[in-house]
Amino acid sequence: MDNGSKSIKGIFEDMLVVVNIFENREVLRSTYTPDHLPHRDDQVKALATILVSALRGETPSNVLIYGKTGTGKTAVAKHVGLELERTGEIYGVPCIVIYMNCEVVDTQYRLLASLARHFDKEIPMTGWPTDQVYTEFKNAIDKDKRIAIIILDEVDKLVSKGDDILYNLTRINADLKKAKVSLIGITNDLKFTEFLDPRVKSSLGEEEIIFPPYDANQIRDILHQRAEMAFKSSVLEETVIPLCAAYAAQEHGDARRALDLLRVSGELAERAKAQKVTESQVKQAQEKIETDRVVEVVKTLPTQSKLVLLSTVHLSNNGGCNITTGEAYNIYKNMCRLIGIDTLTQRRVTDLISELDMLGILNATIVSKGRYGRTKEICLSVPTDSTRRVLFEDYRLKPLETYNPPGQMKLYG
DNA sequence: CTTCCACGGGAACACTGGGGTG
DNA sequence: CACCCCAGTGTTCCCGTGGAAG
Repeated sequence: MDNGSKSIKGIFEDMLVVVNIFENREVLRSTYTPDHLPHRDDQVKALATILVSALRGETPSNVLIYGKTGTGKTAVAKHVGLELERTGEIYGVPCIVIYMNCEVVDTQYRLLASLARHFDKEIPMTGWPTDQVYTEFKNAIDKDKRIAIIILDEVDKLVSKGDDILYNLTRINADLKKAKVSLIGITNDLKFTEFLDPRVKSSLGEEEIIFPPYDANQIRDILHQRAEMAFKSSVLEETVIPLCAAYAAQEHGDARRALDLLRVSGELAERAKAQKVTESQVKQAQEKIETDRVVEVVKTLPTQSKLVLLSTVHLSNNGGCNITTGEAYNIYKNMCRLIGIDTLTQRRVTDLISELDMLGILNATIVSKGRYGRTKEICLSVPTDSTRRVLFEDYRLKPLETYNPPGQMKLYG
């Protein structure tokens, strides 16, 4: 065997000889809904108790489901919905469950349009007046005698743009002759009803179900259940699952996070051609998930936001944590001029900064500097050089790679 | 008590991508 | 075809406001 051919062959051999540690990795994705949801029996039963009246031909109460991310709200709702449809078929009571994610369909028009399309109505993406879409949907659903359950996931995302849509939906039964509609709202914002029209609030919140966060033990059970299906037997070191569970329990008991962690750990092990998944891979995975998230977020930012971020990166190179909006705005303005992009107003830029804050890339706190006014003190919460690298992948920002902000001489002790 | 700067709510506007009508 | 209507999004304009240094 001569060296040359070995190395060529070696490349592909290496890739083919993957120690396949996954049996079925789809099981670890958040889109997968298992048949049995551990530690959620109470919630399943509660929801089923409310919805069972549909099978008796009555309209179930509207339900509001509360719980932090990754506590199984969506999974439970979908699971119970599926069971309801199935049982309804057996008993000859037509029930339909419609799932809507309000983060995707986040306006009145789009929500009504997608609901109507569920009944094979052709609604253009835009153009019609909203009440026409509403009428279309109403007629479609009222064609037959049936009970429709509409699941509104992330319903808080809808409310921020006016709650008339919820008002209309809660009152739709008054307009219907044959069909009946009831709503299931899912939210992770415990206070979101505060800003709701009181009529909507009382109607939507006829019943409430709370999903408490999982504790570390419960997450461990969930991981065990899924790991059994996902991995080949005994490829996980003993400590892997407890560690994943512990990490996720710190993050307010987010089961989705735990599953991601387990999956990424497995993928890392696979890539390293290891026979087993070890504790250190879990730690790597923890970091990888976080950096991947940041890179993804920064990459997909609109150009203006990228520029704002870049100006704070410039400033934090030689200032640290005390960047004010004014400073950042000046540099932003300069850079816009340099690359020929129109500058936004300061008002708008403060909004962009707040958005970056929400995304966890920045940390902006409002401080009052007495005589010297009021401002945001901005602090980057991601590493500067890797952020720069990601930002300069954008061809529009490329010319700024050599840009040096003026006024670098203010170094406070 | 004054003063200062930017915060942040709200109205208004421009623009986009679509529809219906004469 | 021209023209106006509609929802939605991003932006600008206007302005009242907070709160500690001076």
